[in-house]
Amino acid sequence: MPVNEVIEKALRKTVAVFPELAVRELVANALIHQAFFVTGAGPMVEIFDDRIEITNPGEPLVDTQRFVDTPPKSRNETLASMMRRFRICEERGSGIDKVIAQIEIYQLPAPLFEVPEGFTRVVLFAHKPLIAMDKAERVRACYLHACLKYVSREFLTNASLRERFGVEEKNKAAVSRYIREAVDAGVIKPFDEDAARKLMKYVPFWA
DNA sequence: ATTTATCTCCGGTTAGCCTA
DNA sequence: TAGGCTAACCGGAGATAAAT
Repeated sequence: MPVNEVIEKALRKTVAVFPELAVRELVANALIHQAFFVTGAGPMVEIFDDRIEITNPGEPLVDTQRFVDTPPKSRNETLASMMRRFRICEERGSGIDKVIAQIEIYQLPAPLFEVPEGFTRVVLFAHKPLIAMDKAERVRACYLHACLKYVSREFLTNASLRERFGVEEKNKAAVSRYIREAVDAGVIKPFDEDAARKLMKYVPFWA
């Protein structure tokens, strides 16, 4: 084996585990939406090798399930507009869907929105093969995918979800089951309730 | 030529088998 | 036992053929 090949193998390769835009956007969000005057810490970013957790004081003003489609109610509008002006974060309302879009492009697991007592937390996960995801993770990914599609006037379909998860067309039967899981979980529903099962289109449960 | 009937293709779903 | 794969099934849409 040539020497440089040995060296190459010995060197650690740096790969972008987390899309930068997504992290930046989420941190900016945490700053903007933090509730001041809450005892304890300010916004906090914890980095693990398989995930990043971004936590800020203050519970969210909108339901976490509606993060994608609801325009944000900013706690600190002055700070928000300043950060927008400095291009630190996106324009109003386009933040979270950009994050989801990035995550889908990189085929990362769906982010998790948590509301620990008095806080808001977003967990961003490093890449994980579809096979390693459990049912809850798949359902979450389905749901957010449907939300993302919905806000861009599109729909979740078997094909779109295949693309999202990076599965080949021959495995569309599996994807049908993932859709089924999400429907059973009540997070998405068929766009046309009484459509036959052809060219099925799905939307988030609240649409 | 326009309408109507039939065919074929295709995306999607379900069921069942098989393997790790 | 869950997930990958295949086969069978379903029904809509466009294409083609037939009828007026």
